[in-house]
Amino acid sequence: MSAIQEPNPAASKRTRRKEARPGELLEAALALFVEKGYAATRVEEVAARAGVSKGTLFLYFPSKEELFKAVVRENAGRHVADAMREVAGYTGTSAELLHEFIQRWWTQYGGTPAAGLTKLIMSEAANFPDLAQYYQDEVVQPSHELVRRILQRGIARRELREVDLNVAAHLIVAPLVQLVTWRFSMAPCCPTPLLPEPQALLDMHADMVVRGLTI
Amino acid sequence: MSAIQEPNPAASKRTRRKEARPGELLEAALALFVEKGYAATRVEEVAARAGVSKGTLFLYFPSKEELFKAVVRENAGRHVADAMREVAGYTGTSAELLHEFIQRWWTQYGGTPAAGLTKLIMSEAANFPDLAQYYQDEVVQPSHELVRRILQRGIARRELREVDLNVAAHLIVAPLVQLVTWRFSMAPCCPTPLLPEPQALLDMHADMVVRGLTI
Amino acid sequence: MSAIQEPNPAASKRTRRKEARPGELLEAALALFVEKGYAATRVEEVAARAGVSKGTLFLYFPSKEELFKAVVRENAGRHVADAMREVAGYTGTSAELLHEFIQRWWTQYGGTPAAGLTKLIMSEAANFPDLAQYYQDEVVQPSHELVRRILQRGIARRELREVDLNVAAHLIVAPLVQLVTWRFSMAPCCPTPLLPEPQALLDMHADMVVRGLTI
Amino acid sequence: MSAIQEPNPAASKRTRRKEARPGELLEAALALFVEKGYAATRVEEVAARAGVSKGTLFLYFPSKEELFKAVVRENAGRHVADAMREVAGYTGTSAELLHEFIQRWWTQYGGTPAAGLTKLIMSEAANFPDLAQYYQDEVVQPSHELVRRILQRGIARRELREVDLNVAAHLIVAPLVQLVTWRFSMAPCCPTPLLPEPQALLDMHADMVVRGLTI
DNA sequence: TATGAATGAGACTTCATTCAT
DNA sequence: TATGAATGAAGTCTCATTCAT
Repeated sequence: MSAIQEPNPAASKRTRRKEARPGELLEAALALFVEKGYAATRVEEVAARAGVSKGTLFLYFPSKEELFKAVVRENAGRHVADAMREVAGYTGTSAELLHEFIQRWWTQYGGTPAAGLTKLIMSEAANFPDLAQYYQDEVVQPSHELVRRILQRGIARRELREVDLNVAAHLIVAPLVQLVTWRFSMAPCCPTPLLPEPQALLDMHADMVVRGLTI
Repeated sequence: MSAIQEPNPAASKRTRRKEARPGELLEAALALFVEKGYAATRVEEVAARAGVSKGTLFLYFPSKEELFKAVVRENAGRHVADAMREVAGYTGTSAELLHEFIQRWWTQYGGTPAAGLTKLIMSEAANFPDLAQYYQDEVVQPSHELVRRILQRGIARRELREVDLNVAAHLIVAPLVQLVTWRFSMAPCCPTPLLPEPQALLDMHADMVVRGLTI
Repeated sequence: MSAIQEPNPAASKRTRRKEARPGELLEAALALFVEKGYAATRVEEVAARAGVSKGTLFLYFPSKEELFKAVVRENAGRHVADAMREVAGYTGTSAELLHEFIQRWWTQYGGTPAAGLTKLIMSEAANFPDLAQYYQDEVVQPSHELVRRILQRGIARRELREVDLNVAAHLIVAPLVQLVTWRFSMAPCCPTPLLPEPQALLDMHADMVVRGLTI
Repeated sequence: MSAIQEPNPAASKRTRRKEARPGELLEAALALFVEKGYAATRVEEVAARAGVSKGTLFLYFPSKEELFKAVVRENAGRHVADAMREVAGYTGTSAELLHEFIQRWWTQYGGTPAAGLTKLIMSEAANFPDLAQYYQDEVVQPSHELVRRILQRGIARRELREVDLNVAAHLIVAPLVQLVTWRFSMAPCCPTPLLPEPQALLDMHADMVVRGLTI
């Protein structure tokens, strides 16, 4: 930010490195935990991928488990709150809003590395129930709540028919979750023939949802 | 011996056990691998859950990895072939067929313990790429092919509009996969408020799909 | 021997088998212990080679260790006593006697499967010190004593020069022991080019010994 | 740094250890493998004897088997090549040369801890045939070749009678091998009465060989 | 702060031994 | 007497964690 006049130019690289360390480690850890699972990921690999030694990792995180928890906390949804505000002030049609929501979900989460978190939580929920709960509270419930509000708004505006908000929310979210789960599990290891482009899938999903709920 | 009516009248408890053991171990292993993942599951736990000692497991499976592979092979889809045949001879409307398909999927796979396999493969794909490929070939592709045929039949009968078969198939399957993934990951560890009943979800899903594709 | 009129012909085969069992097991055990060593030999292999099941072995020998001890005791020298008597009554020259001794050693021990015992004891002495002691007392010392007597007889008859009996005995025995050690260690696994025939080696050894001691 | 005279002045205890570790482990492993055999030696014992923990051993050798192979390779004959050169330039009589050879064999190999390798290979040949072959190629054959050259030189100089070089070489080597085999098998566990001093045995052996081959 | 050698608890696997049949 | 399924102690090897430098 106001780093224009650096007070101590000599120390800058070192200092910046030092401050960046946890982030680099978290990034490396996310990628590896997602790819191989918690147990099969060795801390030494994480350290190596972040460009430091094994010992250094333990200067920033007291244990492998704490590293894992930090990975989850660090990547668990900040976006929902933003989206929630936008819905409140949205003026377009529900069809547009649903398309918009699905598109934004992809550009801001589903298409980013952070989306690996979804697969990670699915895989490790039983081994880290408190984290699963945390993810549920911080990500899943808010997301569903967001979708429910979109639907409720549509119903109130007589654009959408009356449906069980909760069930519908699950059905709207499911293909999105499924898309990232696939992206981080099967896709990297066995090239699927006929795998649709994400964009095509998202577009048709939005279209189907609108058709299924309209009137 | 009067073994005519009872093939194994003298079959000792031991002998009968011997025949039942692999199945019991596979069942126990499926449950634990699904719950905790491959790495976090100790063979001793599997053995204990099957009611035998550590050593006994190794009489039937030469290693933990082979046990895992056997679990996958044993549970990978037999149902798809049956369903394929039924579609070929189906006489009802496409709407009915889609409802039927979704319902059957749940009673024959999604609602059974074998469905844990889906979550297991998602979690371990990167660590066992050959198994992931096997699952892809034996389960995923046939399932998608089945759905594509249902859709094609509907289009040919002018009941369904023309859509990209492949994309639509993915969208139809996604909530089903998502349902079992959830059932074996989050559901057992953190009771979700507002979690819909599977039946309600499946019904609405079938309804939405039909609405989304009709005309 | 006096088995001519068999009292119970029906039971004969079974009975004979039963009585032969320990011998068959000991034979199998000797071969395997010699080949692979005590620790690397599995009791199941011994049983299989003797044509019985693992459990049966334990009907005859209470443990693997007792089986091993029985193998050693069973094969440890009966021949030395015979030879000792013959030396006492021998009337030929010392040169003839030495040739005779070396030749008989080969036909009665060195060339037989029992010679594997020598290699076995060498290999396992430290793990079974009491057996090593037993072998020392029952085989090694009597053998050396036998050779010393042969030498002493030759010196008394002025056929051989006066030498340290003990040292000479060791030098006479060493190539014999070495011959069987080789036969049961290197020979079976890596075909030695230029390996002399045992007979050629024994002949030259006897010749060298006689030349080295005569006058 | 004033590192000119002392290359590693600040070489920490740890660093110096790091360099010494493999050697210490190999030394410990040689002793234990020789004493107890490969299978009966536990890696933890090796580590303990080298003053480190179990895990440390695996930092330097990837498995017990690789440790064993390293032990063999590390101790397999460097001396033969030296001796070969000396024979080529030797100017004394064959009697002197044979005495010299036997004496040197003892001071440079037979009397050192490395001689345990001979017993080790004898014991484990069948379980590690490739190592046995290696030993045969690197140690046995060169040694025999060396002795054959000594004999051939003697025959050419008309000091020794014409004999089968190969058989004679085996007879010359046999008591040496036997001496070290005994030293590492029976000797440590059951004190042999009348066991000759190595020096006495070697002297008489050289004397006997010279007498047996002269003219 | 960073390193990497060292540790040791814990996992997989083997195999001598038991025992119901 | 004979079998072979079952057991569990013991061994090899891995890897999170510590700590001297």
